Amino acid sequence: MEMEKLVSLCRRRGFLFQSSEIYGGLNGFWDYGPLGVELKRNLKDAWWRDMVAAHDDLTTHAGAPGAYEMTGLDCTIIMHPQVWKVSGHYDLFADVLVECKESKKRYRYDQVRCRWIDGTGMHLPGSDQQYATEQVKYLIATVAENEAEDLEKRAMKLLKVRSKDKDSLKWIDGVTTLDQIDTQDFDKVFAPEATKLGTFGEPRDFNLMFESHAGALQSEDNKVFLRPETAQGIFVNFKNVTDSSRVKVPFGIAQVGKSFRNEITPRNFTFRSREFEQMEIEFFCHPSQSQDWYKYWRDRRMAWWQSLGLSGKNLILRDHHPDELSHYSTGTADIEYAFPFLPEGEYGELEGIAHRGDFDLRSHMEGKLDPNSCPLTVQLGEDGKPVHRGSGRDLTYRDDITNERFTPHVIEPSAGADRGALALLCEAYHEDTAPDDKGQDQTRVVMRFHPRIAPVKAAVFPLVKKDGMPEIAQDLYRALKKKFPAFYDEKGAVGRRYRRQDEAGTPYCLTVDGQSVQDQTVTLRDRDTLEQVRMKLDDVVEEIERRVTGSC
RNA sequence: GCGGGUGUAGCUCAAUGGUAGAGCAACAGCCUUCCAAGCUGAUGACGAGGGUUCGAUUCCCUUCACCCGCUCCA
Repeated sequence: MEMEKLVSLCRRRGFLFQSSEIYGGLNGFWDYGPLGVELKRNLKDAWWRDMVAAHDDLTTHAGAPGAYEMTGLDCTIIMHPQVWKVSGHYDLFADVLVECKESKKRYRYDQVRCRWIDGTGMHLPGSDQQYATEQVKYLIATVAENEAEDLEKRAMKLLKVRSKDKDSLKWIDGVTTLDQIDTQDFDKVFAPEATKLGTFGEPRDFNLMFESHAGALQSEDNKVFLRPETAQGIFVNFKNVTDSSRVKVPFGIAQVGKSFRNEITPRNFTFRSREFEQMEIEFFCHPSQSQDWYKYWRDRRMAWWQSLGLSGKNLILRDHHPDELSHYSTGTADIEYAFPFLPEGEYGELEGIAHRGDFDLRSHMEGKLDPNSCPLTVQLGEDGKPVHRGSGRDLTYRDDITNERFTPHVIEPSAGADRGALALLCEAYHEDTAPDDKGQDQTRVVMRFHPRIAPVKAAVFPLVKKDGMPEIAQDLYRALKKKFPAFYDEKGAVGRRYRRQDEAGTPYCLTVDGQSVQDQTVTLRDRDTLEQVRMKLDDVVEEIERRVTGSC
């Protein structure tokens, strides 16, 4: 399937529009149209219903280590700035990058390694004949793994030194990082993939967090951030939830909401948007049981996506390799979908299920933890104080029965609602060809949504617009519309009306014909098989309701 | 953010330095008894801003968006 066709259909039928389109659009922002909003709502509702509302905390769910409670939360998009400093987002998102004007490569400012070298008496860079008569020095830069070797190689290239004379290289001081160098000296830098000196531009901030100000006057003091994930709101409310709701470990807190990341290059339709919606669970459990819960959530979440129709080989569960994991995590798996815009054999993330240990609760107690420390310790600045102070609140949990006090471990199934909706759209798109009544092959586009997430559940047509058929059809339409989204259409050929519903992904069409007027029956047409069955008018609402309700 | 490409109606595609055409869709009627394109009618577009010009959709500049490749993706 070509992505272009899906994008075009989404626009044509009102699933997705570009944000602010009449003003030329805004890169990385998308609006859901009349059909799209129903699709996304159905996805989020199914998630909330299956994970929270319809969850049964008295019996043990199939595959679970035990019974558990689930509860919800809806917290603000803007939180205390300290939340993001302690969580590590503030430091990680505020990358400073330098760009090489020659090679067009961009590097992390603090990750470019470099070393001064004395060029006095050597070849002048860019010249075969001339030698440096005055005192000169250059800064050789590298990002290579084999740092010492690469520095030497680059220095020899710059100064035209043969390998047999490499001992004549006169290094000054040791290896340092580019951010320690005065930008005044950037004209002496030999960038990693450049052929001449001084190709680095000024270092620039690439801040991936959206900023705003709480209060009408803008200053550094009241700077706030739009959340880049919903999870932190759950962690900082952990104590509120346990204090107010009588939930007992193990339990989970679920939240659906918008998050924001100022992506450098939003691309691939809605896949990487700057404003997007997440469906996240933070599941709190005893450290000794966390492995079992991790496996449970990993498998359950995979089964859930499959239950919505992503059941083919387009959906995979990929365990991260041990070397991909943070050392405090004992497991992370991605549920990935083979989006059509990705190269053959590649998959894009729909949901990540991460074992996060006690990293987050501890961070919000003690302060920002150094992710590279083992065991984890608070990251300290040069003054010996925490880089970012925690809340100081006690976020440990006391088991009422055993009296044990511990910091719960966290399993985090974090799903993308927009990516989910996009995957459902991709999966649903089908084309088939059938000859029309003139024998000409016609292409039919049909969106084969699982009935549970289909934007419109049923359409009602009088076969022709006379002989009492519209009246019966309209009554049926009103009855259906009370329960779920439905369409009524009485115009034109009935075949065209069917096709129109196929493109919207409506699973069932009900047609009132001459016989309906006689015996109060209608035909029910299935979108995928095109088969029709006749049924009693009085049974229709219940039958459709039965077919479009599901759970996992 | 860089390089390359693209931008005319909802869609597909024309033409033009001087009133922008068509097919399909959508809409209103008519006709129609089960899988779209029978008939009639009305509606609808040069991405945005600026410049050159008597006159710009066309030439030039800027900008925005989309596609491809880099880069980025905690």
